[in-house]
Amino acid sequence: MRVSQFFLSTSKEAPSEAELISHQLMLRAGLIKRLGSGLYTWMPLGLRVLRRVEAIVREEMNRAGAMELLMPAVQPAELWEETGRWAQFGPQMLKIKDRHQRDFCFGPTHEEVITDIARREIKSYRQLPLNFYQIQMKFRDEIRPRFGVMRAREFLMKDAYSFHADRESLADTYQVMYEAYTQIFTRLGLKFRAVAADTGAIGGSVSHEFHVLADSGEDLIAYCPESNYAANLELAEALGPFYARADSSEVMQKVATPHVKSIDELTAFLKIDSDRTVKTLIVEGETGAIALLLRGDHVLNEIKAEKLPGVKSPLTFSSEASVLAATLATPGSVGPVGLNIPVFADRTVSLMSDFVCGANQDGFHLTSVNFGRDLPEPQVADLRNVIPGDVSPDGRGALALRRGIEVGHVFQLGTKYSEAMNATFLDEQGKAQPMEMGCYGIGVSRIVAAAIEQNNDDKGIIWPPAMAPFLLVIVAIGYSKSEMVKLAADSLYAELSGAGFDVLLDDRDDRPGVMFADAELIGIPHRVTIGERGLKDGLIEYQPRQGGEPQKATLKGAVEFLAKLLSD
RNA sequence: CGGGGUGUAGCGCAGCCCGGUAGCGCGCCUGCUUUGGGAGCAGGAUGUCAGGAGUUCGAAUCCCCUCACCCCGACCA
Repeated sequence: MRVSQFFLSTSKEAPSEAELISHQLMLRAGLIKRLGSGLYTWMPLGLRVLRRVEAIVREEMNRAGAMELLMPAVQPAELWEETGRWAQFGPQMLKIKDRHQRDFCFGPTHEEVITDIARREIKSYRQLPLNFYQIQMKFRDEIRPRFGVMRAREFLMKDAYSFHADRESLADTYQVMYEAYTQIFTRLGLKFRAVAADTGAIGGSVSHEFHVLADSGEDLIAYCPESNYAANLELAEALGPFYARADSSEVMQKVATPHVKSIDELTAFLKIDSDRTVKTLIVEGETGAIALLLRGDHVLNEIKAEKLPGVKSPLTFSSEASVLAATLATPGSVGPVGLNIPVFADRTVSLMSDFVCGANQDGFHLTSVNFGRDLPEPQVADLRNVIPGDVSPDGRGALALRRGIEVGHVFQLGTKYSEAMNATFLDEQGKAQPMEMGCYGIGVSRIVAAAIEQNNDDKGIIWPPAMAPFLLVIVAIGYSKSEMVKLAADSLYAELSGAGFDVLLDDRDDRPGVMFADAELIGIPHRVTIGERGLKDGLIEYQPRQGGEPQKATLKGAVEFLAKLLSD
């Protein structure tokens, strides 16, 4: 491709709307243009990148035995009503009506459609297992779209769905997909990590997320450097301490703590450490309020709390009025002593003694509180987020935390959808059985942003070669002024293009600095410069985008020299 | 949906407090010079000042309403 015939639209300054470096660079490099909130046009340069990611995903999915199909983006409401998700999915689903006032949605995911295909097409265990996938635009009406294509409302997703006669077959395919994903992200040149995950709204049992590691990521990953353990913070199990509870040494006392509301204020007022305190959170249960006890410096894990028996889903914190009704105190002075609502204590709390907590009387706290003596032994549960230094759930070291960008997610769904939609097959005994299902997603457009987040410098993007829009840029200095330059650049371009490499020839009459800056901003991995200065001695100059000194090469040997570099 | 902020030329911004009829940088167009790191000189084009309604002799500026977008919290690839 020649720059004179392509459409580059780079700029020195990024629009002020962009916060994240990848978003800024995508706009500055002219990869995308914003149309509305969470809606982006992929410009020619950006589309080349997107297509390269897509191609690798497609190759690996095919290699793993999945078959590509393409389902409609617009889906009838009836299907969603079968699984109950028409109502359950909520406002995140973009609902639309056709001219007959019939309800449709713009597909946020495709379990319903594929399960409909499966129940119509699959009759016998002999046809199983099957794995279908598509690469398609999804629409989710995000509460807050942000970070450009990282969290857009319309985004490109690869979604695969597998069908099985039994759980073993599902587990096999799940493993195959897990390995395919590992292969995809490795080929893309990304630093990533697979982590155990919560199954969330999609449902199912076993699940892993694939995260590109980046400090700007929205997710927290807990992992153990000494073992293979890695889990989303939502799921990571917080083990209790291994020591026994210490004997109490003091008598419980009520102390006046005027105007103290938060743990910070409490520790400052009493001059104690926050790990001596217990905070009491009141949430809505199915039959009234429920109290959750956490050590003062720990953070509630809402996913875990939601799974407690009797707790309402989604997790809802009680209003000030219902807290007052349940505890006789307002938030900030609530404590577990004397409460007659269900109490769940985090594992850590259950082993504390002589702790400080609210007195259920505004302006007062209790000190030297002990379970068994001052209040009944509570029900114990894992309620909190892990923190760095916690013991790894596999018992082999301490946990650390890192941020990640979720780019892939694999689930074992089980029979949730096949049962709801009556997708059955006949087994060897001629008996109808619901199909076991798996589903496997990759955020194709998000990968582009995540890759930039991980690979950039002050000059711009540094594409991993596998996803670069062009592998090599030829910067021709004085292309239209110098016959010598034109000849050399044209022939090098023709030969390398002919050999199948994606080469960009910068044949503009701009100053060298402009062309160099553009080449760097758009992140082309390899660059050669052709100018009269070097050609006089029969030389051209090669420079990698990252980590390498410029080096001279002869024009004669240039094709061979470059072809070797580009093939690596 | 709650909390905060911003809307002025394609992009980045000033002007607003203290009303007097719109400006800077980049980009764009023309010409000449320049050509190995975002050129120089000269000339030029581009604005319903987000929209609407008000106050006023006069509104980008003050008041009210609406809209859009961005940032912080609950969703997810």
